[in-house]
Amino acid sequence: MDDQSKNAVTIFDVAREAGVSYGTVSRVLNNRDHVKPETRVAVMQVVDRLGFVANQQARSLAGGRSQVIGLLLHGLSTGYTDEILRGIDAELEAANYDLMLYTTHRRKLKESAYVATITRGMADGLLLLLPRNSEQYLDSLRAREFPCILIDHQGRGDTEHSVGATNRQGGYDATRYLIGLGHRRIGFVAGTLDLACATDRLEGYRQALADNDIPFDAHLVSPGDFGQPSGFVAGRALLSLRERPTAVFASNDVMALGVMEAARDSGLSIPDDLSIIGFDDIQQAALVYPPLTTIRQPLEEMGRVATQMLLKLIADPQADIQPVTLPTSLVVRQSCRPPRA
Amino acid sequence: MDDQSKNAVTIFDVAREAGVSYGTVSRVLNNRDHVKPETRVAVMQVVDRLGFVANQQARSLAGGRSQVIGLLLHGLSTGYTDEILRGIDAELEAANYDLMLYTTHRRKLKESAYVATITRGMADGLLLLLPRNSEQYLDSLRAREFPCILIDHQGRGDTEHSVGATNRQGGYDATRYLIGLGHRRIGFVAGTLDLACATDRLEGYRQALADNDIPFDAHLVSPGDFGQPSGFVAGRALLSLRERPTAVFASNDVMALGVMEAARDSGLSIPDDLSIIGFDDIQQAALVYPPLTTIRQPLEEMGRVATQMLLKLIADPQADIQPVTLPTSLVVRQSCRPPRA
DNA sequence: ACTATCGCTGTAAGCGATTACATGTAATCG
DNA sequence: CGATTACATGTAATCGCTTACAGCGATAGT
Repeated sequence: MDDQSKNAVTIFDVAREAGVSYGTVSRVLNNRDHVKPETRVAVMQVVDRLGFVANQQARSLAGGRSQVIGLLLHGLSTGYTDEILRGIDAELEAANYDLMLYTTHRRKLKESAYVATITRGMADGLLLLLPRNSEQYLDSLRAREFPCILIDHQGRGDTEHSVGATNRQGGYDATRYLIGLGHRRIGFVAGTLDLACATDRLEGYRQALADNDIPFDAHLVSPGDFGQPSGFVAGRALLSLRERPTAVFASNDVMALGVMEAARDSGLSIPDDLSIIGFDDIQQAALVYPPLTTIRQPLEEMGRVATQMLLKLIADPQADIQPVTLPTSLVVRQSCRPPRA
Repeated sequence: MDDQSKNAVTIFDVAREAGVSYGTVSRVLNNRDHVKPETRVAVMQVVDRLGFVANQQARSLAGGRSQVIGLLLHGLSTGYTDEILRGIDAELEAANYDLMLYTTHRRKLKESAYVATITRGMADGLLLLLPRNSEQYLDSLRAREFPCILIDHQGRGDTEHSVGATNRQGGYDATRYLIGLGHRRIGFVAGTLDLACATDRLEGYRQALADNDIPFDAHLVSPGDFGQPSGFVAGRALLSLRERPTAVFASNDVMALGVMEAARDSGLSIPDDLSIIGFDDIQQAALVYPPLTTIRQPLEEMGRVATQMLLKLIADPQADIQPVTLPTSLVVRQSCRPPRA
């Protein structure tokens, strides 16, 4: 630390070297008015020459921006996260912002603690990916008007700043597609049901069945948690049913992969013996064998849009930001086919 | 809980409430000596009651730790990065550290700027993933004894704090394996050759050829940049050679995927018409069709180990940290087979 | 010509913590 | 039992920056 402070160039050094006061340097650095053009140039030259870089900590402590936004998420365990992250990263890059990654590893307690830390100056804004139990801190965040955007989480209130996708419609489309192929016994692997996106997909599934006069059978719905192992377990359960489904709709691709594994395990061939459709369209979906038919969510775009919204909100806290819902779409690959006669 | 909506709770508030001075509160918070046990308890109770959370900015400005480490990398575009990230994340979680993500998007200029920002208090330490042109700032980093670890980058100096893998041996093993299957015309798709890991793999390839009396043919080496498109292009080039190779060794899995695509494009079936082996063993490798035979790098472990080293270095800058090289291993799947007679 | 105005720059007061140092009290010793 | 010491706590000084406010020539208004 001693060593560092010795080498560190501060605005005072710049000021001395440029023959102006530190206040002026600060004004130049922040593009404020009331600085003579030639002074500005002179200061900038010294800044370059000395290789001065502002200390962000000090800057934000003193009331400025931290140029950092936080991303709060459960973990990095799925391709799902990675793609959204790419979108966020791309957008941040353009805005010259940096990213702080907070992984909660599903510990509720940590979420609150993080939110506290973040709002204590660590970041100018916050992106919340798939937050659960958000009630605890969401109100406090809103109360202090801390800029934040929810990704993929339709809360109850519609006053939320959020970006999501048409989960219900996507669930409907997936089921519809399978029905269109001739399937009537369609298994469903649910996601974490305290997440709105998960229940929406389930609802879409039920609606599609209803619209096509197929009775809903609770045995065909197997629980899952969006992780691959849970997909495997659910797939196994579904496949050991007396009256086995001819198709399975998994609430996300990762679980669909688990179902495929279970099918292979039972010696069933896909799509001949069992059709499988997923949700998300993560990169891996196109690469597995057979390539997975799925409902595409524009994940990267969701990341981008959310970031744009957040940046706008940071710039102007009063900005009128409307919730965004991006469309999902059916991506037909090779994991589905009409059931055997 | 921490519903102090507007006005954040500071150590002064805690001090007043607990009837002690702010200095004492600070001592309690930092687990310093010279605090009466009962005072400590009393302060902690107030901390909990008020939901006090320290402002990290202020803390690190004043000379404490920021509890943040930075990760500098090119981008998030490959599964490769994601896995290392998982390892880092896991280890950081345990140490109660947070992660700042810096993506340079391959702009050399940005790397230096980032390094400057980071060392200006933003983080306690730095993880450098596959740094190129690191010469510019590496010296300055070392000079100011800023804790940092290089991942997957054997620099020239062996005084580096780094963790890598046996790239040369891995390249050798991959080639050896193909030769063992009977291949003699083996294409090689190179990675970014200003990276040590890329040249090491190439060297391993050449050595294996030499050891088996197979003359090196420069036409069989095609350039690449570790990205999938470059793999596709390289694959195409290799496959359009008059005397086409019967096997291709790609410097990483992502490019191997590109080669597979090129093969499919030319109507070649894998592994019947062309054997392909990759490097890394990213998750997707096991999922593509046919499953990709590859050289496994323990990516997640590399992330873990690097993080452990960094944390140790932060705790004790004088700590004697030895460079670590983790072993690669051959993972046989189904993308290779003896050449057709 | 004398003030009112404006543009530019310097100065001081924090932001919320850490830490060196000063101070007061209780425990220890010859 | 007075002097020494150890421990507990309070206070001042900082860290590097932003920003409100003061100052001060120069231009403008009447």
